[in-house]
Amino acid sequence: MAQALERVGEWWSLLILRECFGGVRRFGDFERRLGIAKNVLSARLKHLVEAGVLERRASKEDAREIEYRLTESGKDLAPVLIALAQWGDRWIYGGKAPVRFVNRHTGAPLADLGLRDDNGERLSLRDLQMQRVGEEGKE
Amino acid sequence: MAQALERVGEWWSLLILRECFGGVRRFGDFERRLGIAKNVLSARLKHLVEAGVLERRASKEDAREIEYRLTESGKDLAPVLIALAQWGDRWIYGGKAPVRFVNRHTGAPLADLGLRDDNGERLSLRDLQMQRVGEEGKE
DNA sequence: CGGTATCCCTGAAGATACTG
DNA sequence: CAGTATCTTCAGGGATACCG
Repeated sequence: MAQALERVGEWWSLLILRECFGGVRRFGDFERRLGIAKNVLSARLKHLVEAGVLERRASKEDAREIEYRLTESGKDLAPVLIALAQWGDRWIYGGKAPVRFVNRHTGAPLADLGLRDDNGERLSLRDLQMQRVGEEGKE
Repeated sequence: MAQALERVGEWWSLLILRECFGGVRRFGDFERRLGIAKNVLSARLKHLVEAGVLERRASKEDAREIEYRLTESGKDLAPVLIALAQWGDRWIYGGKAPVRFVNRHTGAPLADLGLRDDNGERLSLRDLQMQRVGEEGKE
């Protein structure tokens, strides 16, 4: 977990990723939407590319256009960002979420990301046992 | 989401919370387990208490002992931390996770936190529509 | 448009010494 | 044991100017 944070944990990095999930791909668009300084954006993008969550390449339509796209591991961060967003909705915005996620086909809202075991049953924290590998379990 | 990060996003804060989920409650235990400087630990704990995710109080067994415990909103961060841990397991450790979570009663491993809609169906990113409130949707 | 280069500022973090 | 106080270092960030 610490390693994961090392790679994507900085504040701007997460906001950049959020924009990526929103479909933003170009330098100037990140810049305008986030109101971030160019040098900072440049550094964060580099960092994210090195971390393997973004990919930098020329656009297929226009080779002069450069775009940043989520890699597979980047896309796989969706549950993290959404879990964070849902937490913020519950505990900061008191349920009045500034962003909503829905199933684009059915319109059904996204369910709260909760803990479940392999059988799909929801688990509470009390049911959960954490084991460091090579150690016996603790609560 | 940015607001959520503002409250709990710093590196040490997340590691402290991880220890809390592991059952650690006392200053000295955080200090030893994390190898963190006292002043830094002190500052981060204060921050977390102010953010409302930890609570500082005297122990019930021994009133001289001070303990830090997860509040309800703190406990509710579990899905965020676990989603992050699972991502790290997949993309950094290549499936060889240094930590495992299991159902303490049945031993069943924790399922991957994935996106589901209200019906419990798993959603892919493609199925997901993100809407800023007051805006029309984007991918 | 998509960056670099430069300068400055701030806050997080580390080391260490001290305290009730 | 659970901190506070002080000092230093460093990375992240902001502003601005410049470049191919």
